[in-house]
Amino acid sequence: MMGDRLLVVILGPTGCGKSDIAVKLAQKYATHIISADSRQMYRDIPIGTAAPSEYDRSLVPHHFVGNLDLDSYYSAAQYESEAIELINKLFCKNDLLIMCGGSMMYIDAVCNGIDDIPTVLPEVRDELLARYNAQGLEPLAAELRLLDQEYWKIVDRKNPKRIIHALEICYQTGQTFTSYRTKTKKERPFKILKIGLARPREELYQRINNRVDSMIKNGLIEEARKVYPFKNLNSLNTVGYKELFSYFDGDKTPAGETWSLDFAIEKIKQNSRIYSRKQITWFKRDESIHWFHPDHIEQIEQLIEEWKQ
RNA sequence: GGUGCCAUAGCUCAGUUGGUAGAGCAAAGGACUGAAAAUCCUUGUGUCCCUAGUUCGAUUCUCGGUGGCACCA
Repeated sequence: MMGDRLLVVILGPTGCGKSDIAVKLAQKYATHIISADSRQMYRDIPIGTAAPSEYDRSLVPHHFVGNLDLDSYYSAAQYESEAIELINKLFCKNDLLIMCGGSMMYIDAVCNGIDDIPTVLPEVRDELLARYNAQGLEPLAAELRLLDQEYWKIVDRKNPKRIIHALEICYQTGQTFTSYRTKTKKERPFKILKIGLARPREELYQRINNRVDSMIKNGLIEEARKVYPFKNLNSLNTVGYKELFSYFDGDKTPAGETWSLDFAIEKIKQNSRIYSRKQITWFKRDESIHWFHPDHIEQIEQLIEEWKQ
């Protein structure tokens, strides 16, 4: 019985048309969509995150969309456990579920699992961040080198987030970060079919640019103004908002000019394009992904039918 | 019309006391295990505007041309 259950994962770079395909497939199979998008989860920023519309949500039940407050702490590990729990529950009534999103690590957490590493206590993180702000990365890196030699060999030594997190775990648990990194792949009690959506670069960029323009028309600036007071929250360290915050703040460009609205909009487009490239880079190395152009939905449906057997 | 300044990477510019050149931004490639739309790393050959001259050698100096900017008529 278990082997009959199928999770179809629709993934790809931002703006490639994942949502449309996911809704069509979910309608066809009368099933649910489990969003795998780390920013659409926040309820106050639907426009800039291109969250599914009310209409789409009336057609198909969506999960993990608009379910968090901006100040909620969240992580890929949390997503793993919540998503797996939900998936198992939904599989009681449906043989096929659709997962749709572009958050690489979230998808990976569900498909392969991530290691059981303790959640960092806020006071530990605050302390290390304070030290980082005061002293810079060097002393922290030197400490990590002593505390976890194995990880030091492979860590991205100039990346503050990596160094700091490893140190957090060392301090909080008294054990090395390495000891938690087993990198074992978890087996799931269902089949997983990954569908990647790809478009030629020019086409993708054109869609991204157009989508940013329509976000602006649909009220992105007002949305950003509303959440501006909370601009330092991690949830708002997000393409579409950080650029508008720079505009609101009157920041200076590298050329020494004040950020104009047009400049901010261009930056949103540019950063969205860069983000899409990072997604493509990540997905490239996953050989289990079956790639299609979004226009060829009949090929996708055919593959799903084969996998349903 | 005259005079002066400028012309170098996709863009803004630096530089070469004459030995064919380098920054920032853009762009591309990559990494990625509890902040991931985050964070970090790597990558710079281009008729140095065109023609002629001086020179062993010119992107650099000189004459002329073209284009731009400024000032004077």
